[in-house]
Amino acid sequence: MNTNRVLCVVGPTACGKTTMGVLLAQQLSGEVVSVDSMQIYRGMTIGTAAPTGAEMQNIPHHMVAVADPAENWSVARFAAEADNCVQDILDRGKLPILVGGTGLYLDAVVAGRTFASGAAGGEIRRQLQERLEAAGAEALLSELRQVDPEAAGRLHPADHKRILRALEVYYETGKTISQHDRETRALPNKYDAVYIGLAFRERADMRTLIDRRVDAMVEAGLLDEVRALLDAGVPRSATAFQAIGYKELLSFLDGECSLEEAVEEVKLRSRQYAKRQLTWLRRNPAIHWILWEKERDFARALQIATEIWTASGLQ
RNA sequence: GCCUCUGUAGCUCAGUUGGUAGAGCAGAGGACUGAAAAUCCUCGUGUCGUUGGUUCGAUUCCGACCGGAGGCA
Repeated sequence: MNTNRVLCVVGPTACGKTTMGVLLAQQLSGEVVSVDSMQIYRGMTIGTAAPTGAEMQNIPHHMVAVADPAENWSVARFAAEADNCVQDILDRGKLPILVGGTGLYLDAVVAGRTFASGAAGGEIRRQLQERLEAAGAEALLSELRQVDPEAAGRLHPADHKRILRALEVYYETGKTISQHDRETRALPNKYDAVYIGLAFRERADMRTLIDRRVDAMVEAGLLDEVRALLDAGVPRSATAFQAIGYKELLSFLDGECSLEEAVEEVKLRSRQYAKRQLTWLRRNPAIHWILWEKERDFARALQIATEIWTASGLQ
């Protein structure tokens, strides 16, 4: 038996990854590892469409509701902790099924990627942030050009986040981010992965489902979830409040717009997010896509996915 | 019925002192290695409401007509 194998279920939001993950876990004696940057936070079940107890069908799920929403996580921390889960599942002879919509996180886990040090809230980052505000991005970009012309050439002057990060890596480690990336890219993936991609053939159908789901979230009490986070003292600047559905309803609670406008904004942001997810996934040629026609047919998809897994020879 | 304003990209609107027009949003595509549900980049030809007239030339000026908004009756 291959002891490094994982099965990944990917796709844009609202395409049925959660359901598919459970079905595959039942079929293949697996356990689910959620790979989602927002489902990690506690108290955000409705808005992140995190699996509920009933949806889990007694299949163990990992990396869901493991973080305090007032805390700000990162790819590095996620990848490290998710990797522990994957290892543990493999050690117990079960199949890890990585189910998730956060492309960067999924790739990091599969690759076993390590990240250069540095963190939000760190001293160097804080200083760079101040200098960015005082001197402007061009100043920092030309500074980066001195030490890492490769990264400086690749980054757009408006991409403040990445300019900051590139300089941070250099000052933290003495090594450029270009060098770090080159080295980590050269390493083979940690796990042998089979990818199942779920998506709608027609984008209009995806939109219909997204709209329907957002309405359902509001009916299910998304507004109460947002209020509960506020009552628990989660700062508005928390990463958790960057989640789609939460930041828009926060605007409504702050009286900046009507509930109807906020809900429309959630739908809009959701489909734009789905588009970005597709862009990320499209560059992975290893994904076996299963395309939905109008409605999602899980019985058929399960059969196809199981065949793909069997044909991979990794079990 | 009369008067005024208005009709330009899917939407909201600029604009052309007459030489066939451009922003924001939406949408599409792309990037992405410690904020990633984040962040960033690229892409704008459309009978300029319809129809006559003036003009070398009209989306722009004039008339009529058809929508829309407001006012007076």
